Amino acid sequence: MLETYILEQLAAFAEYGTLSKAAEKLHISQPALSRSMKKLEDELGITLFVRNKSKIELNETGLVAAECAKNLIAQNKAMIERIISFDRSLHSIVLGSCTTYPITALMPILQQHFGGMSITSEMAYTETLVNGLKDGRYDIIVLNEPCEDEEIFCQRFIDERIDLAAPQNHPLAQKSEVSFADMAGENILLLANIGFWFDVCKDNIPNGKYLPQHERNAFDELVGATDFLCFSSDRMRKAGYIRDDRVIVPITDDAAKATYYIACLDRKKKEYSAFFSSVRESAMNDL
Amino acid sequence: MLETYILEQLAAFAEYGTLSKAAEKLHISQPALSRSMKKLEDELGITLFVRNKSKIELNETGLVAAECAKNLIAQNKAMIERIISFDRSLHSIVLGSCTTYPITALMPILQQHFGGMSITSEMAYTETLVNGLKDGRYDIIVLNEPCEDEEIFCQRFIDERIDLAAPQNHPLAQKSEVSFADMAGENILLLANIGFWFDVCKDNIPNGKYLPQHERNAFDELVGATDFLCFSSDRMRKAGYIRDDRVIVPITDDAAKATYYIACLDRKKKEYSAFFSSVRESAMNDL
DNA sequence: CACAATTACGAGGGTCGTAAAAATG
DNA sequence: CATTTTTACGACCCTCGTAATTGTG
Repeated sequence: MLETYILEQLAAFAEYGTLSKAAEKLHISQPALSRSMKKLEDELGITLFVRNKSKIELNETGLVAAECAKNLIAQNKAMIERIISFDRSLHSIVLGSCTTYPITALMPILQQHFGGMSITSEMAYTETLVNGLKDGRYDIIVLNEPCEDEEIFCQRFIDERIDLAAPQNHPLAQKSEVSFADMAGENILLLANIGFWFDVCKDNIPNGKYLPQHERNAFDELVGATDFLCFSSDRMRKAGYIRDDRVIVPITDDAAKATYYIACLDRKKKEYSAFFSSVRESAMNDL
Repeated sequence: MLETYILEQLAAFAEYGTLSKAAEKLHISQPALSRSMKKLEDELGITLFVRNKSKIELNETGLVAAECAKNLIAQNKAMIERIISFDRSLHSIVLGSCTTYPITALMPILQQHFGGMSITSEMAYTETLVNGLKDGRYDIIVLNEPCEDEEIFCQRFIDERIDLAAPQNHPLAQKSEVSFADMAGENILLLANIGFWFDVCKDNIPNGKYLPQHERNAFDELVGATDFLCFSSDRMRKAGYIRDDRVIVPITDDAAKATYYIACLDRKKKEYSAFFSSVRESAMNDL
């Protein structure tokens, strides 16, 4: 069995061509490397180099050996990577969601159940979420559509609805209800990173002129300072996010209503059963 | 990067369950192994074991790490195997042949061209020979049929013909020529290990009763002592293998005639070009 | 009390670096 | 004469073994 350090040295020599350069890159002295290579040949009982008095090169077998060595080094690194990332996955929960609200709703519950672990959240589309769940990239995901995959355990979570938040003096503010079609061509303020909701808007409002804001503060300022349309989620209002300067007008389209589903890998169902109970309970309270 | 010796130690512990047993198998002391495992955890910055006061076990990550370690050890061994066998292949010529005569004919020529190398020969069927040539298991092969594969350089070598060698008092000894069909049901002495010729006999002589002999001496004795049929090759007679107590009767079937083809990998054609020249020359002389 | 793991300490092997020599272009 | 490799020698790191300690079934 060959030790890893000697494989690294061989690979370095193969890469840099001379013992001196390779030794420099390896942060060892040249004689040390010279000896190592000799030792390697001894251990294999094979000649790997052609030695002229002031030049040393890999022979045919040496080239093969160097290839093998590089290979094994790469796999050694991959192994370490795999072990560490596996360990990290044991000590962290990654939540993937199709939009923001479920994240804010679930975070406290996650904290409560997995206090010792690091909890991360990410937003993505259904396909990415589902694949990520199978890959182990996500532990729990929230979709805006049910998932039938048999590897995946999926249960209904909560609903969210978005309404129009129109400026007081905007014509649409007078109406008792509106449709996306009514907003055609309007300037629309949006928070960036609202996941699938952005697509809902783009798909349903013809020629909408979107002004996505990456910062909450900027968005809030602009809502106050302009007469541009924006949206308000029933969930966010229930959570206390209310503005007096805007008129809430219900949107009639079905696309303005979403139902969220929370899912995990079926084989990890038991691991998360207590958490799922809390989620159900919390959803009941928030009806 | 993890050194190989420590991976071996981890794998041994995973296999034997306790430090003591693993240490014994590794021929090191238990404290040494204990320290190594701690060092491994330090290097990875990860806990791999659950330590009760008088018991140590792999945790979940540790199990993964042990799997990885076994993997890498296997690959390390495979690497060494590959390097050594590659080196051996550089210092040896392996001749594969469909039958014996080409081997005896080519050996002296191989010796002459590759004096320093170890030269080995084997018998096999066409498919094995061709695949082996591609695999690197054989360097040169002799087939009893041409090969069209484009990776393979193939040239006609020599012909061989087998005749009936009938005992003086056998009815077939009176004939000027015979066919395989005439030998139906007869007892037939054969040398074992004559490659495809055995199949030629079995395929063409209905109900032949074969008495394959694994030793040349035993075969020769039986040829002298019995009235069983046997065969004689024109090549072998030319090489001086002649018996007065047998009558040579030509066999009319085409199957009794073979043409040999000698082949190497097309990309190694140049390496063997001098050898191939000698082979051609020798074949001309032996016509 | 046998067995398992850890801690402590000292020994030895092996790799390393420095210095010097030899060879090449 | 700069560059490269090899040899020689001594130092240090690191793994190892022995012995002792603690804890468990």
